[in-house]
This record gives sequence, C-alpha cells and structure tokens, in this order.
Amino acid sequence: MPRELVRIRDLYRDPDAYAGRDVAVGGWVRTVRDQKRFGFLELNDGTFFRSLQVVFEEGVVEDYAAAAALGTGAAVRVSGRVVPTPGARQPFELKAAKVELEGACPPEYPLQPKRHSVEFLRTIPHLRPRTNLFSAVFRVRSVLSFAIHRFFHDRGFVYVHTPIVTASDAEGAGQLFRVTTLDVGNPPRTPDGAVDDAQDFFGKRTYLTVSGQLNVESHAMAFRDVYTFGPTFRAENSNTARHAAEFWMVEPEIAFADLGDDMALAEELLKDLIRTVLAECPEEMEFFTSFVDKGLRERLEGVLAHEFAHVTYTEAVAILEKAGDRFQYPVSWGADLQTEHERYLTEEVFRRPVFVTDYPKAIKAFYMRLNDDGRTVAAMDCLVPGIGEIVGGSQREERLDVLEARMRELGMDPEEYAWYLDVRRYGGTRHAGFGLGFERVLMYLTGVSNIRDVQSFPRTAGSAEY
RNA sequence: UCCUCAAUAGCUCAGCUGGUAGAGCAUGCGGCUGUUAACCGCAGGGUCGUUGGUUCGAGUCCAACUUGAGGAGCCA
Repeated sequence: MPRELVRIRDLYRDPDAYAGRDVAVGGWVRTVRDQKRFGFLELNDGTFFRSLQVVFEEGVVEDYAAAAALGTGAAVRVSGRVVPTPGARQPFELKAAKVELEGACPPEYPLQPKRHSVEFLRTIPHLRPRTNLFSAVFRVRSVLSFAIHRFFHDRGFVYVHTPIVTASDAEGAGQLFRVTTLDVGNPPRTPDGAVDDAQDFFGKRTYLTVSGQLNVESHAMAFRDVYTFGPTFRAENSNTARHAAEFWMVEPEIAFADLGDDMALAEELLKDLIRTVLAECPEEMEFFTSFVDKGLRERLEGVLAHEFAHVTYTEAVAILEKAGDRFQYPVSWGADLQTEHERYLTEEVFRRPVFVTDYPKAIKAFYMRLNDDGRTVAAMDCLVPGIGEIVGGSQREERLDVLEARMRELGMDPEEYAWYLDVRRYGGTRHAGFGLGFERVLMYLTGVSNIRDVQSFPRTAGSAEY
C-alpha cells in the first residue's frame, strides 16, 4: 500500500519529472497554517531533509475543515497535483485533492514548530528524529555508515564480524561490562567462597567487547586487508560530551604494512567520508553549517585541501614545552598528552588534523611495535580540531619474542594469549591498524558537539533510558 | 570519580536587597484570499526538582539529595 507513495526526496531531486502530475505522498505534519478558505501543510515524509508544502483549498480538497483541523505531528496521506511555484520560497507545492488522516496527533505533542533545546529533546529520544536537527543527524549517520563499507569494499577489504561477547579481560582498552546468566544476588560459589565462574553460561568469565582488534588481526593474516565495524562497550564512568558506554567503532587491519601505510589509510578514509557527506547530504550539511556550526563547511573543505600534519611525540613535547606557560598541566617527555595539549597542537599549531606518532612505550598498549630506540612504539593518534582524538592506531608487534617479553614485562600471562601469539608464530607479517570512533567522526562531520545527539538512544554512565 | 553552574507554565526564559508568580512561543476559540517557525484578538494553563532548616513570612537564604549541562580524568 505505501509503496505507491512518491518520496518527497524524488520530487525535490527531479521536479520536472513530476510537474503537473497527480501523486500521493505520506508523511508527518510539521505545521498547519490555515486561513478562512485555504491553508498550507508543511509535510515531511522522512525521505528528504526538506518538507513538502501542501496547499488545501475549500472546494478543491475533499474535506477542508478536517484538513484545517490537523495538528502538528499528525500522520497523513495526501494526493494531489504537483504545481511548480517559481519565485516562491519552495520550488513547487502539492495542490491537495484529498487529505487522509492516518494517525491523529493530540495537542500535548511535545514537538512544537519552534526551537527546542537539545537537552529537552534528549528526554524524548523516541520523538526527536522528527525534528530538523535529528532528521539531518540520523540521515547523515546512515549515509556515513554505508560510506565506510563502500570505502573498504572498493579497496578489496574483507568485512569481519568479530565477537560482541569476549573472554579476554586484559586488553587494556578500558573497563568492561560483565556478561553473565548467574543470579547476581546468589551466585554459585567455589569451596573457598569465590564466585564459581565455571558454572556460568560460557563456563568462564565473559564481557562485552571493548575492541575487535585482537580478533581481527588473525583475519588480516588470512585476507591481508580486513576491517570490523560494530558496537563496542566501555564501562568507564566517563561523564563528558565525547564518551558513551555503547558506541560504534571501525577497525581496519592491514598486512604487509607499516605505520606510514596505516596513517595513509586513515587520512584517505577520513577524506573520503568528508567528500561523501558533502556530496550526498548537501541539504543536511547546509543546515549544520547554518544552525549548528558556522565554520563547518569551510573547515571540512580545508581538510580536503591539505595533507594532514605529522609530528612525533618527542617533537610535539618540544613544541608544547615552548608554550608551557599557557597550560594547566605540565608537559614532560614520558607523560601522556593532556586534552589541552592535544587541542593546542591541532587547533593552534597545525590548524588541521595532525598525526602524533611514536609515543613512549610505557603509556601505550602491549601489542604496539617497539621502535629501534627501545623506548618508543610505532603508535599514532590522529587529532582533529574540536574533537581531539578521532583515530588511534599502531603498527603491531609481529616479532614473537619481543611481544612475549613485553607481555611478561607488563605482568600478562602469555598462556592466556596463546592464540594471539600463534598469529605471529605461524606466518606472521608486519601489520598495522587503527580504531576510528564512528560517533566522533559523525560529530566532526556535523558539528554536533555532544555524542548523545548523534546516537538514537544513547547509553551513558547513569543513563540507559528507553 | 573530581570541579563549576543550573533546575520557575507543554517549551524557552524573567522574577531586583526574602512579602505568597510573569512574558514569548505552544495549546483552545474567533478573525484573515498565498502563507513560509505566518499574522491579529481573546482564553485556559504553575503544589517554583525533592526533603529538611532559618524566618512572622522562602521561587528568593542555608544544607543534603536527585536530575541536567560545561570542564577534567579515562578513552574512541
């Protein structure tokens, strides 16, 4: 039944094809402006950012009074004729012959034809996709998601579904959520009183994944170029605009590749995604630039026009030390860069995305490849203005003996990672990869400054509504 | 988890040094022959986040709690 409906997107994309034709559309009423004998409906059907103006006139439309009585938010089907309106604010409109109510919308509907705060809209996540802002955000999210798959698919990467439930608890990527079917109030116990994980569903302790990287490395040793793209969970009690407990991450892994190849891939991906949203979502990008972040379009076009900057951690520390006075936290070689340091580098020193490479091994993960200096690892963070770290990656340690030594140094048990070490033992090669926070890219591309506003139903510390 | 700020009508906010509440928008009704978050008129709508305290009297001052926001840490 609804398949016979024309998409408002198609009307806007090819207006000449529809001019003078009778069509039917279905959508939700944004506003009603009625006068004595005629009126206007602003109708949005979700297929396009812009709405369709419907004109209904007494004597032309079947039931004028019913159309005029429609409330904001009502679901309707409208049939009528497409009429070009040159010189008006909209290129064409629909002269209604029939307006059929599918779902009425009572006056207490919370979305009014006026500006709402994002804080208020967060309290009604089930209704906010009907607003301009969230309509644009979630359509771009969908386009971006597909663009990521297309980018890798076009380059011959194999898409790998890594597990959501994991038994590995020492990846060092963050706090984990436990997964269990045991009665948490009264779990089975071993003779010495500890919770008997052997009786749990998987026969051991399990968690929600914090990264698919370790798993996907094994597939890079089979398919050469692979990626994962899926949900990730961190149980950190983070309370910031950039952190969520559940988020999506893209993790490519490439074999026969070093850190330089890894950075080239990250830069190519980010630029491809920018080009895609600018080309495929022009109305949404225009809206973001007008109402969310005035500098957005110019900034993104600037990123496309320049190479990303590169600086080693050691060089970055030297730059930061020269500006030491302006920082609240001191800068010194060996310490991790603070948010204020990262922002200074990307927003003021380089004024564009910058890769910071070769961090001290002590502040990075065990699997990163040790450099010849013996004290730094082949790691890279890509910092972008306004967001901070958007990509974190490294060349992986492929030398079995070096990796084992590093694990022992950190008090890890190589036995538990026997499968991961096998990937080196049996035909291991140089390889590298990175993690890209999907929501962070979305924030970067839309100018939306809170991660809760780029997820449909955000899960953050202390909040998992709906 | 820490620091700072905030919470008043459906929404966005005002409410001075304590004297028991106001606007705009929304909503309802009426008007308007082309509107564009339309416009004009009238009307309804609030136990001022919760609990306790100070006071003759608390939206206003104090404390705790709850919720939200911004920043930090952690990270993507």
